[in-house]
Amino acid sequence: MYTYQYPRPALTVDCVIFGLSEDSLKVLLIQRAHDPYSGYWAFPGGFVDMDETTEVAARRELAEETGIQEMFMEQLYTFSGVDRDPRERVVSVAHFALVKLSDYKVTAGSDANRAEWFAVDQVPKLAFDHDQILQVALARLKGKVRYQPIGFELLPEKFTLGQLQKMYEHILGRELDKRNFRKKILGMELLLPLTEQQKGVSHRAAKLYQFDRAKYQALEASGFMFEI
Amino acid sequence: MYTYQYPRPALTVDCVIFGLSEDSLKVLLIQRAHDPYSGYWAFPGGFVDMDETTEVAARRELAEETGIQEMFMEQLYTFSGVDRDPRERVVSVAHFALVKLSDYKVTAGSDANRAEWFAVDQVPKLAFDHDQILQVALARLKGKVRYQPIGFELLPEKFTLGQLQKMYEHILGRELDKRNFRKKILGMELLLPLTEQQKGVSHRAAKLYQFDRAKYQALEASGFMFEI
DNA sequence: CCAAAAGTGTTCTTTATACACCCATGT
DNA sequence: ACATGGGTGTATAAAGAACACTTTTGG
Repeated sequence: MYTYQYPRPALTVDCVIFGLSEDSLKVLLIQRAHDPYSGYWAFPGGFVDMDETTEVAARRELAEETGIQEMFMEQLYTFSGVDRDPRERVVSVAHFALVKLSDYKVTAGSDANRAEWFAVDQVPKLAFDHDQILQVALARLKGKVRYQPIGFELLPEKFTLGQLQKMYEHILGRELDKRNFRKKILGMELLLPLTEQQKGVSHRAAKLYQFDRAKYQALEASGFMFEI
Repeated sequence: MYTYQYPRPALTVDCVIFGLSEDSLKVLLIQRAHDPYSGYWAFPGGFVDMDETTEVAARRELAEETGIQEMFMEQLYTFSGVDRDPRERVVSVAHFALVKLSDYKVTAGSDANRAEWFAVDQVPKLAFDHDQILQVALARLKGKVRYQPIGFELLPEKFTLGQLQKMYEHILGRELDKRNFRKKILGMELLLPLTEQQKGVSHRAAKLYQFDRAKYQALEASGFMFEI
């Protein structure tokens, strides 16, 4: 038991994890097995321990609940509505994360802790204030993806320009012109063209590319701004 | 006394308040009267009560410590470093605020609670991790001022184009071309020209303008993007 | 031979940048 | 009369937007 002179809110983290399938942008949800909101879906999360930052806590919870590790993650926003949890005062630091969906099978999941990927436009009513958290996360992703090369975190290491373009189209919610897109992205000279080609597709095989992180970091340090 | 099954970090807010003087961008600091960091300067802040959100807490603390009310404020970032406070675990939700400096005299301040405006490039070594908080706040301000019309929050209701341009120059840290600046800002048609003119200056009096908030909100709703 | 995505340039429009002089006012 | 900032337009360069056909591959 721990005693304090003044009352303290509980401190938790929640994680909005985005992944990209062939036909849509997805988020990972966990179905709650207990009240409150038993049966509702919610973002994975949990309490912050005394010896870890919120980001460390978010990564730990994510590894525990989904097995996902080493993904791109950043702090999203801190939700502190007084009644966001009906049991007691809980302040939650939400994080948002991007993963290469190809690396993680859809967790079949134990009965007590079912995890599932949902297309972002087919997410059901969520537990607590998680609907609001999702809105904030989507807005952040849309705003950020155009000015920082974080979209690559959603794709496999080697990808085609078609996949890259589709990723932006799914996130931004509008179509892009193929020739203009290629001109722009190749003009930045941040994609390493590989000799390798796409395999097993029933149409002309596309060239594979890799994002050149080292080059980006060098350019960024000298004032270069990524932009799509 | 309040007892919990597991230990909880204390939850606080800190406020980075920016103001604009004629010759520089300033932040409001408070000199600490007690250990730890006695004598050091720090951002105003304090504990979050159980019946208020962090933003409400930040506004309350700010009113208590400085008398400033009703300013633009938004959440900045949550700092959760395990050793950021040497006494115990404290997680702080930092906010950043913009005020019309003209509305607030530099608080002379009681001895126990001296408040003072510092030019952002002349801030001394601060208490706790507040140096880091300041860096994050400055980066946010620079990033945001170009794409959202928040800079007006730093100016009086009625301002000249010269003041407006100087504000951007101070925040962005570089000079702007006068004619191009005017072309762009007037082209957005978000400034209401007043019949009134500047007074008491020893040179040609400039026309005064007002930011048209209502028009901006209408335009924003239909997809318009502010940009300097 | 058909379907499906890959790959490729040019024109036009819009936006950004660079730049210099006269004007009004107070001291 | 001079110092100070206010106010104004044009030309050039760069970036963005619109647009259609040929190629390769598997079925």
